Amino acid sequence: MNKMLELLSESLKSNGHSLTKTREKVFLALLDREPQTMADLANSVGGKVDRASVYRTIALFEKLGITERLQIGWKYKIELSDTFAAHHHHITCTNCNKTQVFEETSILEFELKQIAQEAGYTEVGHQLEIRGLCTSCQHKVIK
Amino acid sequence: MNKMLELLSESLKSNGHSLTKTREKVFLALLDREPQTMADLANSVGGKVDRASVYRTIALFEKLGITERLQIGWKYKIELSDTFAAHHHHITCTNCNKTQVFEETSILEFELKQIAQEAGYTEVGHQLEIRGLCTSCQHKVIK
DNA sequence: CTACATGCAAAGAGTTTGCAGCCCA
DNA sequence: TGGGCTGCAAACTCTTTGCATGTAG
Repeated sequence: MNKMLELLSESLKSNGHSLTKTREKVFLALLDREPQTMADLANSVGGKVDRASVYRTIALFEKLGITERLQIGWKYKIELSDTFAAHHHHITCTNCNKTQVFEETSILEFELKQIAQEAGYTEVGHQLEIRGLCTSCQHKVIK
Repeated sequence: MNKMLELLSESLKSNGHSLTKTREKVFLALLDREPQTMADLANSVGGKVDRASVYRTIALFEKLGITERLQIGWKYKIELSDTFAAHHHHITCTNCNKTQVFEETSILEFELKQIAQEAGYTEVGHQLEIRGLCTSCQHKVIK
């Protein structure tokens, strides 16, 4: 836990930024949580932090690779990047919207690197979302 | 070309909607084009169509599976779905934002089905975006 | 003809910016 | 102490909605 904050501090400082109270609060609001929308995040940050600061903080975090923006269904959400959580992706039920996490296989990982390379790119990361019907919705009539 | 419009008409009518001039214009503005933001789209639609109508049209198209919304870099963009274009994904340069298309390999396709199945889901579709540095940006200093 | 679609205008979200005062290194 | 941060408020952009009118089938 403290280790996470150290990692954060390091990441900030090595890029010429400081670890402020606001940034710490935003970071903690993301730690061990499901991906959140900006609105969620603004709420879950303990001790009022202005929305504008949340936006500014997330913009910075993204630039430094501390957080990632991902598409779940319709709107985007924010979550900590792989440095602070195991690398994973999401599978979402198109009917009930339930989201579940899955780890990436090494085959998949290899394939993606391969594709990037063939296109002449150096892979930095990727975002993957699988959409499908979950176990319980497979037996339901889709509205 | 006319074939595409027929497909569109069919898709609309089989769901109780009609093929209007506005819908045709929006559709044509998407055909054989790169993914576009809503703003792009509102502009590229020939003959003024109200932004509100563009939004309503896209909402309908998405519900019918005619278009897809995808995340490219920071903002989402719209493109025609696989019915109207070959199945593909995008690789985006994190520095200059250049986007390039790549076809999916069968290994990748298989892997994704596999993962969904293991999670107990019936795969419906997926969205994948690779981020990396393109050839020319690999030799530049990142701002 | 009639129900659905569209344009217009206005309301609501979501996001960004300028600036004065505050806080971290 | 000084430059970077933050809160506040206002400006903007993006998206949705209500309503009167137009139009496809």
